[in-house]
Amino acid sequence: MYDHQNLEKKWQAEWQKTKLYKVGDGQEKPKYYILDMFPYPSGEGLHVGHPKGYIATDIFARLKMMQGYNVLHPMGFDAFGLPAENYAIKNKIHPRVATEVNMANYRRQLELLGLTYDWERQVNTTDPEYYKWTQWTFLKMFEQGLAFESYEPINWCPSCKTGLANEDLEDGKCERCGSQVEQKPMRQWVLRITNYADRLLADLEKLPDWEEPIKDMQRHWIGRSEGAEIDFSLKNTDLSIKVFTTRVDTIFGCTYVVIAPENKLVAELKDQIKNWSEVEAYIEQVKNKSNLERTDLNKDKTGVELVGVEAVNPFNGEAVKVFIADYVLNSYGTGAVMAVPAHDERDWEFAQKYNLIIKPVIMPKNSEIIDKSVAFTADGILVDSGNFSDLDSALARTRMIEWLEREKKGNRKVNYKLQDWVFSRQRYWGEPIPIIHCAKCGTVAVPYDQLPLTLPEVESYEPSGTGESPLATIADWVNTTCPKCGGPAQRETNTMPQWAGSSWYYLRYIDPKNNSALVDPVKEKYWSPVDFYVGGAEHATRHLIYARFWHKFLYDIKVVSSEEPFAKLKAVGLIMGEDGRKMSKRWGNVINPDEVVEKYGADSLRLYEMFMGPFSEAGAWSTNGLVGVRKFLERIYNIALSPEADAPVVVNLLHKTIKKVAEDILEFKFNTAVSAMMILVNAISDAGGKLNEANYARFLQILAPFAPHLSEELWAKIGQNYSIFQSPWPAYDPALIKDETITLVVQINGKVRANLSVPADIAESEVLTLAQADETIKKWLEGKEVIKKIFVKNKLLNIVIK
RNA sequence: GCCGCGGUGGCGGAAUUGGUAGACGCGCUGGACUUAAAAUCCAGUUCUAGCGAUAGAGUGAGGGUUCGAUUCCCUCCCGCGGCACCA
Repeated sequence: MYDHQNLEKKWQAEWQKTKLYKVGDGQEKPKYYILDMFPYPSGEGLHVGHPKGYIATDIFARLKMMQGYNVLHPMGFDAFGLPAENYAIKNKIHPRVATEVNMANYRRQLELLGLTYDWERQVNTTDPEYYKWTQWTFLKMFEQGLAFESYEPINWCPSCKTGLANEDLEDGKCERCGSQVEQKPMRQWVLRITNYADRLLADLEKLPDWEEPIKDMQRHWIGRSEGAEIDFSLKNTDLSIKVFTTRVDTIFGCTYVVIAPENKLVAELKDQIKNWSEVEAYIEQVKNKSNLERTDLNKDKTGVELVGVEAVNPFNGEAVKVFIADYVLNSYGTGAVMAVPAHDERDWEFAQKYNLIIKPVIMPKNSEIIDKSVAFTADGILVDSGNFSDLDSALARTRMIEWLEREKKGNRKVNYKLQDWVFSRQRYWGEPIPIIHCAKCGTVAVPYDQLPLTLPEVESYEPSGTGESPLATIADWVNTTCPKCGGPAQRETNTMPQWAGSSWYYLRYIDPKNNSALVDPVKEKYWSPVDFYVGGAEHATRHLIYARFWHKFLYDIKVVSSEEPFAKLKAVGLIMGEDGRKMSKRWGNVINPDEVVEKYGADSLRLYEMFMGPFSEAGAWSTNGLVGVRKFLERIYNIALSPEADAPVVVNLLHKTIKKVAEDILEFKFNTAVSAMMILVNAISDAGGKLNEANYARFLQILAPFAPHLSEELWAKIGQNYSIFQSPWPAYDPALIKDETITLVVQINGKVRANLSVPADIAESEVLTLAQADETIKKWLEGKEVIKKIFVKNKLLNIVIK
């Protein structure tokens, strides 16, 4: 009887005892580094959806092991972050304690599934020996001016009481708690990720093995736009408005200029503005709008003219009106735009509402009819544009930028939607930022030999809400001496965001216990880059951008030898609840892997999750489906050994299956690999449910990556005294795969009318003879004229008749 | 609105350098075994007509290319994911 409980326990203990999954840094074998996105260990534990990706990489890793690779397939925990801290506040438990309990539980759950992890390489982002190197990298960035203090308004979550990066928002709300985010000016640490924008974009081309949709999402997130910055001088002042545009070619159609209400320029122009009270009221009204209200595309555009202010178009010297309006964003470009209502939808809408002049200066290239009720936004031929008239848009842009640069009235400019990374959080449970503030010396780095700068114990983790972290209340930690001048100084009390530790963890698995370097260069060279990275698509524009940035910085300072951290990337599809909804406590549809493993076994769970459907697609859990897979394993358990040679049909299918299973695993097509093994087992049953020992062993070897426990058990039962995973992947015999007879289809006018069982590689003339002898075909050909015959070798014969 | 992915039986899905649509699994129907049930085994299962051989229809909709289209092209519809006043 297939007793999965004892059998799985037994082999897990055995693997642990023999250290089967211990990974050496030996160079005698080719290496393969396959990585899962490490989890945040929450108090709830794993549900069956979490390990889907881990099971897939585990199967892949086991195949690679059997194919002779030195495989690194590690696991660790991303354990800093808000949930642990919020839990700590509620239950008065130190986040470290809660985190340790959760990590132990996660590890227990993962071990139940029989995964190949070498736990001696586990990393934990909250371990001071780990975050020492997170802090170290931060200081290196600080030295190079890539980490700096900024006072620009940032996203502020009033409920989590901390500043957030753009990447932490969803629909203008806090990704963690769903609160409406406010704009709040405050001191913060920022990483200049925009310095790397061009490389982050361009190097996507060097990643052919990333899924294209993920690269697309990154391209849009980086959002590169080429254009120009242009100075519009202001009449009667020595001030000017700098605008950014990608359509200089439309500038002769500029009939007003708009600046964002928050733009500093507005205050500077106060003396010129004749309707100041109205302007002030508008600014106040905008401030009170939530981000969501402001960005609602359906709302009417609003704005106020700055009466008394006039801007001069540098191309034609024309003076135009100036507005403030909240459809212009202060955070992008220069926070000001030239409005060309004839050729921009947003300007068109605004101009319609406020009755402003709409002046067309671009005509369609091929006399198509223009729809006069909307803006014409395509490229075309310039008209009424002075010396630039009659030029084509693209050429005009080049010429006009040249003119601007010559006249010193503007310049070529590239802008990005990507914004610098707001890197400080006013919270407790994160890496302390290793900076000291000295009244005399300014911001000073904590000396490298004082790293790690550890998190101090604290009475209350409650965020103060004043924009200060809870660390600010610990006087004897905050007050220190300046490393530069020795005078009294204060420590930085902000901590790093959750994304910091996960930006480089894959490097630490290579050398997890090194306390003199982030990673040993020799080991780094051996293992890097990660050959294959598997995880959720929700990280496309967060973790995966941050990690690529962090890695490129480490490359620049020669800590790593590759420009990109992850050579190949695949997204895992979600497992939904049985009701088709996302698994969550809220819907009561969570399936706990512990229970599934107990009742059906880890091998059934593994096999079922792979059989559910295509790996990258979402699908609903089905306990019925799981039971089907369990039955399949039982049938395997009951296959008997036979002293006789196996039937040719079975041998042929076995070799085909060996070939297909390896190919499918490498392409992450697990569902069809499982299906192929089912077809084989059906054939074995039809042939009497017996296999010759040599073939039985081969079958166990291809099953082993999917169902390691059962395979190991049956492998031992046939007297093997070493692990099945130390055996080489079986070779298939190409001669045995070849079919001797095949089914060939005869079509009449493209419709199948008969099947012929014929020898492989049969010639057309012979097929024709056979077809003409077939009763059904005869009937169809009767009294008809044959126009054409199409013959596809070993596939079909199509007879076209009239 | 823009970008990306997808739409195939009752359900999950398989099959694309264009060549038997529905593999495999679930479910369902009938049968064997059993006092009975469960489990297991056997047979069937896209729809329509027919006892059957067989015929017709059929991969979101409509057109096109082709001897032949789930696969390629055009125009739509629907679902999911991402971005969203980025000038």
